[in-house]
Amino acid sequence: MSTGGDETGRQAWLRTVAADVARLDRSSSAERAADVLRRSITEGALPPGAQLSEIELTEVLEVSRNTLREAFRLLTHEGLLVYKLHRGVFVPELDEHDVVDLYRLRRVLEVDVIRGLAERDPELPAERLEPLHDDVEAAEAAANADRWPAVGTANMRFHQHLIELADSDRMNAITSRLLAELRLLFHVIATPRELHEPYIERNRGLFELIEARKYEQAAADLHQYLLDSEAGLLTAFRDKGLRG
Amino acid sequence: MSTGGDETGRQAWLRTVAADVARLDRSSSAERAADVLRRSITEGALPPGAQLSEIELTEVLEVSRNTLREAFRLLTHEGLLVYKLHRGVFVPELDEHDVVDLYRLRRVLEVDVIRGLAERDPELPAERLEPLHDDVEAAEAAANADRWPAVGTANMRFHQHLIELADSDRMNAITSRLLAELRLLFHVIATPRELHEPYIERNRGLFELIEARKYEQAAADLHQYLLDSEAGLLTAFRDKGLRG
DNA sequence: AGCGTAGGGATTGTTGAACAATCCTGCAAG
DNA sequence: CTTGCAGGATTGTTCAACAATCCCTACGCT
Repeated sequence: MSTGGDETGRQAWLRTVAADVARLDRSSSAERAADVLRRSITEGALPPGAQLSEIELTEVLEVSRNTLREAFRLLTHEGLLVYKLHRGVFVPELDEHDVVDLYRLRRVLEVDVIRGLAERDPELPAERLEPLHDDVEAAEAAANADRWPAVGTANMRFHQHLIELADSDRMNAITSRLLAELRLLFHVIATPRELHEPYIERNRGLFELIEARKYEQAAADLHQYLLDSEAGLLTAFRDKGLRG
Repeated sequence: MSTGGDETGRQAWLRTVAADVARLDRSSSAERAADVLRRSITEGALPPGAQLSEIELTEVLEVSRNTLREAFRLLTHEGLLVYKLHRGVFVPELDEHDVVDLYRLRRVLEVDVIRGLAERDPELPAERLEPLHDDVEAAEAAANADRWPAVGTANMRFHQHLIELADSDRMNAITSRLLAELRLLFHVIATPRELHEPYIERNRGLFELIEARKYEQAAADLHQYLLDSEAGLLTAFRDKGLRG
């Protein structure tokens, strides 16, 4: 935080600037358009099943059709859009089958990450757990303020940060996509509170187990946690199916 | 094999035709261009590090620049190309770190698929194992003919078919990408024989264990199999690094 | 009335040319 | 040896147009 520069401080500053620069002038138009659309989708403004018209969006986003189509491709890769040949792009409508598929992968990856921590315990500095802790507290704060979508977001980030402990770029990318698809599923649920509330406490329990290095216990808990979460989502989904 | 039509024979024929039709008139230009490039990359014609010039490829592939760029995006999502802003697209150069990352994921997924088979044993008809058997024999035949790249391909297909036993679209997609990236790594190895030969026999052993429904044994074998394969690839890679 | 079918309008797929922005190279100056 | 500045080449993006395909409606037939 000092203005003068010891070596480590200066390098940290340089890294920060480099990150900012990279963020500003990255692929630009196409990715900027993708950012806006990603937000609209994950926040529910564009519900599952909605079609994205090209001419409409070129006007709103102020990009050319070709650039917009590049943005579509980016989001398609993230699972937030699907292409139907000669018909356009749509926000995907996921079903129970997708819930089962997504949770199977989540269980495999997340549980393995926890178990993997045991093998490299000494290497893991305590700071690495800070993001998890922040997410736990953010979820609790959002719950106290009755902001349930924010609880869901904090919950997502908790699991993303959990995966990041494995230091695997590919696991991070896969998880990012899985959680984005999960967000799509949440939007068909009418009662986010019942869906997210139980896991605020369980996230804290999980965090404390990891902090205490009780990895085997944490892995077992997380496994059951994800089974319960899947079951809850499935029932909520079927209720929705009966009503709609 | 008969010309006349019992019901199952006729339906199989219809499915084949439908698949061909779907293959022909799908997204077309962009995907057709991507197909050609994918082949060139996985077969080594475009080595890691190579840059793909837009104007050159528009002439060769006979598509417009915009369409070509859509093909680039598709292949980027498969991990076969990387974008560098304002510099172009390149065939990625993977290193030891990527080997470790890729194999960690392979172990997690493939071993879990095997273990998962135990829980749904009765549902799994014997026909589901035929693709695996074909791949084993294809690898052995290719080895007898000294066609080692073909051995590598059959080996890849074996593992892809293994994952398909889990009936998870997302696992299939992830694996497809992992194996494509692995192919990129093989191209920097000078001696494909030493790399692939040991696993012909081990694939057969694995297949027989699965066929005999000894899933726990199969999972343990596969785990060690992948550890050995990773180690072999790493040493081959380091040798290459010393020579180059 | 019910059903298959042809037309019309709207949307997507693809092209080609053009311009702006950026990178790389080489060279000159300090 | 580093720094700064052209010049040329390549990528990023836009625009306008045309072709191909899909959806919907209206028509004609039985």
